[in-house]
Amino acid sequence: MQDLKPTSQDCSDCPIRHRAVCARCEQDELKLLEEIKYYRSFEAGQTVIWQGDKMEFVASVVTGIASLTQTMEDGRRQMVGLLLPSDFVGRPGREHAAYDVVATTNLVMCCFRRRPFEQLMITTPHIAERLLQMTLDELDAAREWMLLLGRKTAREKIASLLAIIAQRTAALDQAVTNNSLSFDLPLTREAMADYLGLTLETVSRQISALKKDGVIHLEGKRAVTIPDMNMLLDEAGDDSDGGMLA
Amino acid sequence: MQDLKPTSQDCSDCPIRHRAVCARCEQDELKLLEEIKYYRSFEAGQTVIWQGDKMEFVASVVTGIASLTQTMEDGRRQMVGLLLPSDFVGRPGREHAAYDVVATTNLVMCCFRRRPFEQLMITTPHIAERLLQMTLDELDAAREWMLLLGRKTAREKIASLLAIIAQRTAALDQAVTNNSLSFDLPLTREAMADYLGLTLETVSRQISALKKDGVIHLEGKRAVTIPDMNMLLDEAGDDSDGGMLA
DNA sequence: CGCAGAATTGATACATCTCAAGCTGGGTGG
DNA sequence: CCACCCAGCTTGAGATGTATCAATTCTGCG
Repeated sequence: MQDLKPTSQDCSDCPIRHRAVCARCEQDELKLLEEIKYYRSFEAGQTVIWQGDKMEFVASVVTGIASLTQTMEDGRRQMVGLLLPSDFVGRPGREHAAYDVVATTNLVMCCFRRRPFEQLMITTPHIAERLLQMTLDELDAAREWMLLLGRKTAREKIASLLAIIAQRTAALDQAVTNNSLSFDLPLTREAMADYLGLTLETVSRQISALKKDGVIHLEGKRAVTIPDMNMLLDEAGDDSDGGMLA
Repeated sequence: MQDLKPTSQDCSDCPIRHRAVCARCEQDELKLLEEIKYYRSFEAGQTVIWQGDKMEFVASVVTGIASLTQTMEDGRRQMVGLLLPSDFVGRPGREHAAYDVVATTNLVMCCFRRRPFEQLMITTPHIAERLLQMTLDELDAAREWMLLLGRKTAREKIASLLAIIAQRTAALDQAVTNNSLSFDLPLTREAMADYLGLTLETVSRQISALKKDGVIHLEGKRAVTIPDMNMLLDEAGDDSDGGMLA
């Protein structure tokens, strides 16, 4: 419920302009979206939406990272999505949220009131088209994750997660030097555990092991350097191409 | 590559007419689809498409069951989708198959040549709309499965799978008597293992255990009766509503 | 009949979880 | 400015669920 430093009201210089659900819209279509949009900010750790809540809006992540998690009655938790800038939150036509949405870092979202957005989807094919494409991509990512959850070892899971974060953040900010690359882990050990279907102790142990084996370097708890991306991908157990789908 | 007893050429008396990707189409739109469609049949065990194959078509499952599986270099396999009648196979805009598609029972598919289908999607919003809806449903199902793979015990996994098959088949053919219900398992123990991220031995043991505990009855290896659906759902660890999304 | 694929069952190994004890670093109040 | 504090993290020792390896037993079928 934190509030908002409206980053920019103007879609044309929005950082996710060309990747988000609005990516294919023309100027006049953006105008319509601007009329129903508003920004919201959240601090790391805040819950954006609770499972079962009424959904008043759908949204795009502008900056920061959010996570989608499911919880069982006895408290077991599984993260089912990691939302990076440009990713879409919410399902048109759905009244109630199916998952918890939590800000894992400070977060800015570009929200659209749900009803008007659903209306726009009908009159503006470019939005529905892009949403279909993004949903298909997410489905692929979810299936990739099913392989990880069902069949990979703890070490492979950690390596896979690091590889994905490395690649997705590298695609945004360019922190690539020679061919090693660095980034800050945006997740706590516990969040990583929830994502990977492990306990936080196992996550910690495997990170230590990868560090000892020289696959990664750590500066403090969060700053990661990957000296050799291929070595990391090897550890991840993916096909040589890194399993990239995008 | 088996061939075809074209079940029916006429969409209007197709068994999946109201649930498949064509569900929202009008008569004239169906006409356009009929021009680019053809049926193909496969025997249980046959591979419909290999991962990496060129995709010449997209398709709907008409009768039977197909599975989507991923395989790692060393042979570990994970099923990432179970395709029942009306489910859609293939991704518009994608050249090459991302997963193996295998007929787990005898199978009839209604195929559309990919290029013309992609064209139709642009001119016929009803198709794209329905496909978006179906893809969102699949994404929800995939996320439900992520919870299962990441956090459920072997026993819960088996119970969940049985519950899903029971509910989805009950939705098609009505084999409900009083409030117990019966069906034939369409999967081998190995296929179940691939779906659940277990070994086939563990699957076998847990099925035996559920049988011993009276949660299910078995007639031979494949015919299952569920005396009390609520008991099964309890064992599955889902929320009381059974986690139904459809 | 006898074979082959599928399933069950048993014994053991091992990866990961669980429980428990310390560590570490950044922020805060005395 | 220092000492303390606490969330986040690491490490250890032991328990446990599932995998692995191996031997039978089913079941349908040529």
